[in-house]
Amino acid sequence: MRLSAKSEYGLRALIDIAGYYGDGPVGVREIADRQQIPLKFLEQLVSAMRKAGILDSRRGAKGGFFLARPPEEITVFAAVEALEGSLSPTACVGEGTSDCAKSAQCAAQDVWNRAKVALREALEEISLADLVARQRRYDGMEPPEAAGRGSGAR
Amino acid sequence: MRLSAKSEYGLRALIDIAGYYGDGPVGVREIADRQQIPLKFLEQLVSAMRKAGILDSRRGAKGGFFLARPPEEITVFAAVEALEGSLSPTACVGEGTSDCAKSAQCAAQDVWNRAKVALREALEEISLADLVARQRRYDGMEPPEAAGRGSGAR
DNA sequence: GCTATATCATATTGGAATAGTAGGATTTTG
DNA sequence: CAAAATCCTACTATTCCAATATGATATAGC
Repeated sequence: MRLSAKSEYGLRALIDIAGYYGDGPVGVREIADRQQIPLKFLEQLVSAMRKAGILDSRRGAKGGFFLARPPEEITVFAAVEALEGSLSPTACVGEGTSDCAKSAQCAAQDVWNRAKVALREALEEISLADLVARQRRYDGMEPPEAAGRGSGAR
Repeated sequence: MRLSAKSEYGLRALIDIAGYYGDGPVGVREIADRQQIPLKFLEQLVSAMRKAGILDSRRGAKGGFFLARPPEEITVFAAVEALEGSLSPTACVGEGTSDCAKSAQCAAQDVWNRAKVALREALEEISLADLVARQRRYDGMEPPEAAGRGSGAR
């Protein structure tokens, strides 16, 4: 039962971007450096979140990514869904097709549905604003190292 | 975010076995036929559940598998954990090693921990006894087809 | 004891998904 | 125009999953 590295990287990147909310776009290269994420891989992740309406971008020099909405309105669930595609725990409980013939009469399937709902609710009640606040608290506890823009979440 | 087919098959098999609780061992071949699960694959699944203490077995002719404990005491969580190994949603939040250096100061990691707990709690509150009862209710609604031992969950 | 019927253990394989790379087209700043 | 950035698509290596194969070990019944 695992999320892919996309979620792990993608959420870190999103928290990073959210930390500069209101300050103009953040470049992918910056994020990749700070968060230790492969540059070209990260490009795909922010692109997916942009297409999902979570991020917006400005192209060209001095361009980059920024939140499309205030951080209070962006949930972790939205991000994970954008990155992973779907949160269905098994093939037999999805948005689309079910390959199981007796799906309406399968006790096991009820289990997967409940798991899916539980996960969704847990991820929906966490907003990006929560995470930025928490990350700042963590960072405040660190011995200050670099001067610049570094949030240094890693 | 998906569980593998192991959980899907494994839970169906477990519900099947639980349906004969008290009646002596159930053979893997029977289960495979009723539940439409590849025989040798199923062998691996019940073996994992046996090693986890959920099932017990009798070898040799007339052998098979049976619940090691009453169905009320077996949770779906225990089964899924036995089948999948771990329910950690990402590499950075596991029982064992974390590959992330600043794990104690990462807001993203808190998210994965909460997701893990939510999933665990949802799966822990469902017992095998619940599922057997529910499956019987489903089966009772079906047009009766075969006479034999068939529970026919599929 | 012998045989049929099981579980038990381990290795191997094909295919799909994941994680990451590569190259270049397009857009914007200065 | 040049540099810096996003954007887009294809490719590749690796890992993981699902399934299969083979045989060893144990038990029931005759």
